[in-house]
Amino acid sequence: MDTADGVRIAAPHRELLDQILDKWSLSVLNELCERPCRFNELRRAVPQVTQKSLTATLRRLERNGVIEREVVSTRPVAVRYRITPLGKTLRPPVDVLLAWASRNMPAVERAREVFDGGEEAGA
Amino acid sequence: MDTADGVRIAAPHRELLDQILDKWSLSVLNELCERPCRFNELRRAVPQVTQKSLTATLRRLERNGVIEREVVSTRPVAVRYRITPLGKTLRPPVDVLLAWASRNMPAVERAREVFDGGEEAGA
DNA sequence: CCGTATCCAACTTGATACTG
DNA sequence: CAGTATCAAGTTGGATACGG
Repeated sequence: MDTADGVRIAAPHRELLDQILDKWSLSVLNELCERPCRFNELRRAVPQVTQKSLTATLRRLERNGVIEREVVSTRPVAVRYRITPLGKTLRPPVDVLLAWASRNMPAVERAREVFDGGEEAGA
Repeated sequence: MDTADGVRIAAPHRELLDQILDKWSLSVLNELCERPCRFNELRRAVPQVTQKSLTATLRRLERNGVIEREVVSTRPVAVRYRITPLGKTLRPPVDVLLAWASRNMPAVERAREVFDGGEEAGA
């Protein structure tokens, strides 16, 4: 009774969080919360992501039901991605987490310096 | 102003979350929130983790200041890991996230079935 | 424009063995 | 008990080229 789902971290929950909080998902979700986007708009919005990784990220998010993919059969094809209602419910938890990271980053960085400093003394 | 830290997901924040929410960290943190643990106690508590991965996880968490490592120089050596005050502050955000996962897992699973079903139709 | 396919390098992971 | 070292194997990620 220490976490929301009981004593253990259920594996499916961890897997889900992995798929939704992975390297590019937060940025993509963040963009799509603002407005629906085309594929290349997302590429521009997240310049470091490659085509391949962006495609993989979008598929994963779509599969988990947090974004939607709409194909507009023009010439050439247009594809519009948008956040789903389920995806929107993700925002408060994520914001809480980012707020934690933001607030505690200085403490974490101090801890890292201490740790790294202590290591080099031992070497 | 859409997330706690502004328009973009700052890379250092993502990196930090990666280190703290990774494959084994949640389970380890969960155990250490209950009580301080020895190395092998943790192994038993998280049976799937290998020695190597557990060591890596513990070092990473220690470096980020969320757990502490205390060496009790007996024979043979004993090592006690415990959560730090900083580590404790991690629990509410994590619980919010796990609560989200718990609540929305059914919706996610439905979405996956739809997605996977739609794929096989196209093949 | 929106992808998929392929190749390849890099990082991660597990299994196993060994040390203080 | 609490690790470190080593090696094999699987997975990820980028670069590039091509297809609908």
